[in-house]
Parts: sequence; C-alpha cells; structure tokens
Amino acid sequence: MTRLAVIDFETTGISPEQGARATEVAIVLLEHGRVVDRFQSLMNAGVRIPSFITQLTGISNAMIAEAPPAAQVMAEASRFVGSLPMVAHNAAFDRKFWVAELALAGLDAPQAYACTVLLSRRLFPHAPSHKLGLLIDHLGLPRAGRAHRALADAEMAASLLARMQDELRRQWQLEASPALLMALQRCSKAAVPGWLRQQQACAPVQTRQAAVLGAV
DNA sequence: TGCCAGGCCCTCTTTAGGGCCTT
Repeated sequence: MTRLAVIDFETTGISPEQGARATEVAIVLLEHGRVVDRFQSLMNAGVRIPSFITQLTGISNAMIAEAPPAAQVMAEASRFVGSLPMVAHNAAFDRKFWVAELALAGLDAPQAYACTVLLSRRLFPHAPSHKLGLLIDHLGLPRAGRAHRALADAEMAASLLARMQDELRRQWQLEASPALLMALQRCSKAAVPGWLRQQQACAPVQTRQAAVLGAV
C-alpha cells in the first residue's frame, strides 16, 4: 500500500469557472491507514468572502487578509503532495479547485484523484447519506474538529478512506492500493459486488466522472 | 430581472428528470 494525499478545500463558492476561489486548503498523507503528515493553510486570493460562506465555514475576510498569497500556498501544497495519488470527498469539486488554483500559480496538476463519495456509494450502498459528516457518524468514526474547516474535513475524509481500506481487507481480502481504488470507482455500481467477489477486471461500463479523475 | 456547476445514480428511465454531493 502506498501513500495517498487526502485533500479538502474551503472556497468562496461552488465553481472556479464562476469566479469562486479557494480560501483554505488542507492535505493529510495517509499510509497504512494512519495519518503520517499534514499540511494546512488559509490563503488570500484577493477576493471577498460571501457572508453565507463565513457562516458556513467560520472563515472571515479578516482571517484571509492576514493569510499568505494563494499562489504561495498552492506552490507549497504542490510540493507537499508531489506525485502522490489524491483523494477527496466529492473529488470533482476539490479537483476543479486544485487544477484552477495551481494554474493561477503557474503550476501543473498531474495527480490522479480518487473520490470517497464514489467509493462509499460502492462499499456502503445502504448508508442513509453519503455526506461526509453523516457517513462518519454512520460508521461510528470520530468527528475531527469543526466541520467545514479544511483540516477537520480532510482528517474525516482520511478516516473514511482508512475505514474503506479496512473494509476491503477484512471483507474481500483485497489490498486497497491506489490502483485498486481507482479501478473500484471506475466500476459501474451494479458491477461492483461481482468484481469484489471475483477480483476480475472491471466491467466495461465506465463513468464519465471516473474517467476525468484519472487512473494510477 | 433572472439566471448562473456538473457528474453520479436512481427511477414511475434510456428520446428524462431530479436528488445527491461539494462551498
């Protein structure tokens, strides 16, 4: 099993294509089910934070005013991650901001992404909700700090990922390598049980999102 | 003024619609 970088962004909105910018990033490195390193920073992208975002995250304009420039933070984050495979809860969201903020800093984003929403829908199909906090509660995992702050959410996503790796090991005798996680999220949901039982090649059905997120 | 994401996945589907998930 190799290292994975679990990331979470706090942002001013839902899409960088609509002008939203990142306000905070956190990354935890997970190895053998344990967090072995952490990176966290607020970042100043020179934009104002809507009041409802401050209510949601607790991140204010005053906090951002004292934060380092976004490009500097993203360069440090990029060095911290290197070429590790990345993981996020609803990775389509975080990957968009990872790519957009690195591009604004003049940096590439070659990392593949796995998505804990896609994986949890496959491994825990009967969970009442796949929201991060509710999944954490459903699985009996500990909450980590204030929800909707980047480090707390990244820690919880890492805890969820470790729980899924443990599930694959105990229930299916599968080593949850990055390559296996990428293959699992590429499987159509209906094909997952047979694939896990037989450890065969994934069914030819491949979701568009998984194709975008990439492979190891 | 009103609208402004987008991909997954289920279903009363597939020539579609709507809830979920992220801030």
